[in-house]
Amino acid sequence: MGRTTWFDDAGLKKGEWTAEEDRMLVAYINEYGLGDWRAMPKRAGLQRCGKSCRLRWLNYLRPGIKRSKFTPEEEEDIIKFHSLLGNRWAAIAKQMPNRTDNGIKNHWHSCLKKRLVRSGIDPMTHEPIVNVKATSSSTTSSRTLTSSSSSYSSTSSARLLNRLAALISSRKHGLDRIKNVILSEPRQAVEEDKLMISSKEEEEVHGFMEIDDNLISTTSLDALLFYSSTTTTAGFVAAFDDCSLVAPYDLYQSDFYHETDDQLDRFLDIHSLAQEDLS
DNA sequence: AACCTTCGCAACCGCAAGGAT
DNA sequence: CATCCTTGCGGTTGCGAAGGT
Repeated sequence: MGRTTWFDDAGLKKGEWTAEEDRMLVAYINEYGLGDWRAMPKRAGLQRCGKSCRLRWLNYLRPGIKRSKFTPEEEEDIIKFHSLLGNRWAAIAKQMPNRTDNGIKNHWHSCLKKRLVRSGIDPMTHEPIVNVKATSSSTTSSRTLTSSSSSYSSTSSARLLNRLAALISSRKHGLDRIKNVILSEPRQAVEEDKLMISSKEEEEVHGFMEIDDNLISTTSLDALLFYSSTTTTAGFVAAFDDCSLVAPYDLYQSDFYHETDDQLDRFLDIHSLAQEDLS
């Protein structure tokens, strides 16, 4: 299988790699090592762009890459890590030795995602696909939403939490201070009449959510630091006591986890802390 | 046997972060 | 400080193989 070979305007070859090209790339890297992907193809005698060489090396030629079928255990791991990390394929790949981000991503899209849907699991939230409106005694002001509507917010929330996590971790911000401000509390169902968020607060939250992802991940959660939910989704940041690792975890669960004013205050507090750190 | 659909996966593209200048 | 360049990531596409009708 493979893509049709063609040449772009700059005369660079695109499409399927030949065995000879593979051999040339491997021989060059074995002799001169990695680095400067832009210059590499010319030096290696390849009519390819650096990007193409890099991709070929990382996803196919690099030693130790496992291209066999995913085992049931690996599939379970992918699902587990996806529930923790979302579509961060590179981060997931780091947890799975010898598997590439591309391979994991392909397997997710072609197989695992569909399998979850068939099992009645929302592949974005990893929660049962349910229409919470139907089961909720909601009022018009409540923020209950169906699972399927959470995609964007879920990702954004995870990004925000990642950013906060990274800030805390990279600066070794005093964990005690964070804890004092945030005060973790057991997750519990929240009455719907506590769900109101003013439009100004919501704007602030969403504004901050634009900050880009900066992930530091781990697979186990030792200490709950921060629980937050925005209008449609929930998540929390957890950290080890030494602040060395911080993990985001998307917790969207239909109408179970919701924002309270108290939680929002804490959310904004850590927002301020993060801003202080930035400045 | 021919056609169609789905699957699996390599490879491409656009975008953004971060370093270099 | 601004701009450019390189690298890395995630989404998407293209295509042969496999399976179904």
